[in-house]
Parts: sequence; C-alpha cells; structure tokens
Amino acid sequence: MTATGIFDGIAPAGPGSGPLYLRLGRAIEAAIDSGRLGPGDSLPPEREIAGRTGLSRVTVRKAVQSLVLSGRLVQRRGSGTFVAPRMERLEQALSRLTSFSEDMARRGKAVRSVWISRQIRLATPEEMMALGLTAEDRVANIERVRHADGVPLAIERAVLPTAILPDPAAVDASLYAALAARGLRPCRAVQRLSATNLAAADAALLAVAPGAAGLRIERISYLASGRVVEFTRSLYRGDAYDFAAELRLSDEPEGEP
Amino acid sequence: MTATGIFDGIAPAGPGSGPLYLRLGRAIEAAIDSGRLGPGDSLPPEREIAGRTGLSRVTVRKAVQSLVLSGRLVQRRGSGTFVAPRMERLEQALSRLTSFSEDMARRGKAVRSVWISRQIRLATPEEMMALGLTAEDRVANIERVRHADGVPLAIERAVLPTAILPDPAAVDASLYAALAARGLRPCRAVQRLSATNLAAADAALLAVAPGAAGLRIERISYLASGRVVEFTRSLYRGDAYDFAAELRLSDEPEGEP
DNA sequence: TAGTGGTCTAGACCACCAA
DNA sequence: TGGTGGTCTAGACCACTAC
Repeated sequence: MTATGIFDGIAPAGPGSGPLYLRLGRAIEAAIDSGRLGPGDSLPPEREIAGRTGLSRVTVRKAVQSLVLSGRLVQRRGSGTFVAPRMERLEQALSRLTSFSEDMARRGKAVRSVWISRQIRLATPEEMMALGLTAEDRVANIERVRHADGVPLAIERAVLPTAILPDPAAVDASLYAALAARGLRPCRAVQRLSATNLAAADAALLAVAPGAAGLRIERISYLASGRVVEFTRSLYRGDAYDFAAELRLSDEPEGEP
Repeated sequence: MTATGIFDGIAPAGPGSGPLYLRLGRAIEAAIDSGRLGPGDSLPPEREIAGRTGLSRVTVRKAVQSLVLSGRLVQRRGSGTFVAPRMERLEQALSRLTSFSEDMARRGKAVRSVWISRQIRLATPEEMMALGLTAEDRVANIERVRHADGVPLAIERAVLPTAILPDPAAVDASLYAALAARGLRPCRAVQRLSATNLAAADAALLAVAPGAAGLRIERISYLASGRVVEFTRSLYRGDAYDFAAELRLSDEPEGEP
C-alpha cells in the first residue's frame, strides 16, 4: 500500500511552520498515527516523495532519517522504506535476579545466543576495580548477542574471575546455569541503568539504526559470602524492553547497614 | 585551542575504510579520547574542516552530527562547535520512593522547576486506565522541567485525580511536599523504565540534540490504602542520570504478597 | 558587520535487492 | 536489469552571535 495525499502541504509555500524536513517528518508520522499507513506498509521511494513534495532528496532523507532513528520506519537498501512493525515490549522486573535464558523460557520465547567472544584474558583497570582483582589476574570474557524469537534484544558482555569460571567454553545457553552447576550461583546483584545512543557497531548487532536509544546496564553480582561473581555490561534495545521496579517509601537514612 | 593535524588521512585517497563521514567522525572522537581536544575546546569551523580534509561541508556536518547526538560535541549557532564539558552523572536509587526536590537537596544541588503547564482537565483514556477514573473525571495536570544547579535534567508530566489534588497551583517546588501537607503522601509506587530517542520538542526542553537518548519512566504511586495518587511520565537525560537497583535471588513465584 | 551553524538544492555515482 | 537506499559534492541563502 502506498498512501496518496500524505504529502500535501509540504511544499515551501504550503502551510505549517519550521524547517521543511520537520514538516515532512510530522506529516509522515501523522499518517502512521492515523492509520493511513500501517505496520509493514511501504513508503514511496525517496525520489518520488521528493518529486511529489517539490523537495530535494536530501531534505526528504533528513525527514525520513529522524523517523528511522525513533524506530517508526525501517529502511532496507535496495528494497524500500517501510513502517516499522509493532514491537512487542518485554517487561522485566528489576528487583529479581534472573537470567536472560530463564526469563525468556518463562515467557515461552525461543532463545538464541550469537557468540561474539569467549576467551580468557587480562583484566582491564575497570574490571579490576569491579571484581577486586590485581593486574596479573585473568578473567573469563563472555560476549554474546541475545535473541528471543529471532529478534536480537541485547548485547551482553560479562567478565568473571577465572577462579569462578575457569573455562568460558563450558558456558552454553545460560551463564547462570553453568555457575549453578559449580555451586556458584549469585544471590545478590547491584545494577546501574542509563540510556545511551547506540554506537554504529552495537546498533548493527541489534539490528537498529545507529544512534538509536539503548539501555545500558552494568551489573555486579555476589555470592552469599560477598564474593564477586560477575561484572556484566549489557546494552538492551530501547524499543524492545521495559524494566519494572517497585519503590517503597523508606524513612531510614541512606547508608551502609 | 584549535588542534591541528587532526584532520589528516581523511581525504578520499587516505587510509582507513568505510564512508568518509564515519572516518572523520572517528578521527574527531580519537582526538577527544586522546586529550588533544579537551572539554570546552572549539573545533574549527565546518567550512575550514571541509577545506582541510577536502570533503564537502555536508559530509563534515554529517560526521559532526553523530558526535553531537552521542553528546561528545555541542554546537551553538553563530558561535561554533565545542567539545562537550564532562557531565557529572547523578545516581539515584530505584528502590526508594523519593521526590526529585528532596533527592537533589540531599546532594546539595540548587533545584529549579520551569513550569510547562499546571491545569485541571479531562483525563485521557490512558490516564483513566492508570488512575482508575471514568471519562467524566478530571485530573490535575502538572508539567515541568527539573533543573539541578542550572542544568535541565528531566521533564516531569504528572496527572493526579482532582480528589487528591484539587488545586494544582498549590504545588510549589515539591509535589510530594504538597501531598504530604494534605496527608496524602504515597508510600509505594510501580515504575517502568525504557530508553527512547528524544523528540525534537523534548530534546529542546532538556538542552540536548534531537534524537539524543533519554530514559522514559512511568510511575504510578499508591497510598497505604491502595488508592492511586499519581501517574507520572518523566523523561530523563540519558547523559546525566544513572539509576541504581539492587537485585536479589527470589525463588518464590511472582505475585502479590 | 563578519563569521558561525542551520537549511536546502540539483545532480551524481555506488551497493544492494528482487524479478 | 531496473529500482532502491547510501554516500558525496558545490554552491546558495538564512538566522543567530559576537564584536
């Protein structure tokens, strides 16, 4: 379906205000919001939009780019530009220490991991800090892209002391399962979340546009003894994940117990 | 300071691989990482970079734009392009129900709120769902930009049943203080976090580039009685905030206690 | 007033995909 | 092979800032 009439009133003399690329962007977005363009529908070729609106192709591309960035459109070279399919957002509790594999299994999703790296190497200064190691210590480094039902959802880069995980190749689908087999499953973790624009390389791994918003999560996990188990830096697709947290009013002053 | 020699090896015949705008972007980023360009330093004008590298200004702008998006550069029209100042990241606990004002006061920050809107209006369908209202019910709508030490950090859009807050104009610096004065301070809340690219309007309110990553937080707060107090949708600057959460292994099935 | 970033154009070539 | 998006250019005008 190629909606007609969406591109009226964009021309320099037309109504609306502000830069032309913003006006065109709003017009396309309105067409999606109103349902005149539905998920999977194709937009006309950039050259045709340019012709119809009287704009240059550069300007059309600038308008489209902003919508690609915000995840409303998808572009495929050699194929076309399409309205992005409705993305089902996955919700994850922020207070329970679960593993990705178990989490997805509970939802009935087919999990797949694409390995980026699985090796033993020296710890970086940041990792030494997090894991409490020295410059001579080595770490098991595990990096993978997590998929659920074929959709890449997250990049996970974990480092563990070799004392905890001597052989990273032993990790199959679930890191926590491998740890549990050794009796070293963490029972507590501290996480830090922030939002970031995905760099080109990470964006490619997650099949989103460079610069798309992602959730960066750093997690340090501990055994009951207080020993550090893992230091994991993950990048989640911003359009695919919701993290849920429950807050309680605490009158106690902050500080170590 | 205007570093020289940063722009070598960018020309079409030069080394490196991939699109020219990516090569130039990497070169500038490397100059920042290596310290040859420090916070506050200015880049040469776009036209000069174009001249030195043999690229067109459009290509130079594309390279610079990606760094502006990721927050490494700041552009000021009529003035120039500068390396972004180091941003101090604020950390906030995700398990404690605190108010922005109190949180910042505890850190010794000067808090300021810029009001966007303060009104009584009908509830939208989404707000009816969240607050448990009907189509006839009205809500107090409070929208403001939160600043700490002069830096815009978050956009906060709260709606409350008029039964809870009959007069939104009574809210001064702190919403929670106003509620506490009426004996209606929430003691529990459920939050959902996700990452998103900030739309142009929101980005402008937060003084970041359009498309920059932001953290979207939806919060529904409750009284001890279970009555809903507020439904708040906030957008936090991705470059300014870290949210911290502690996770525990829970073997119990999920559900209400 | 001079210089900066912001917008816009017309046209070109390349890489990729589908028929 | 024809059409699509991806990259790139040279040049123009505007809006704003600093002086």
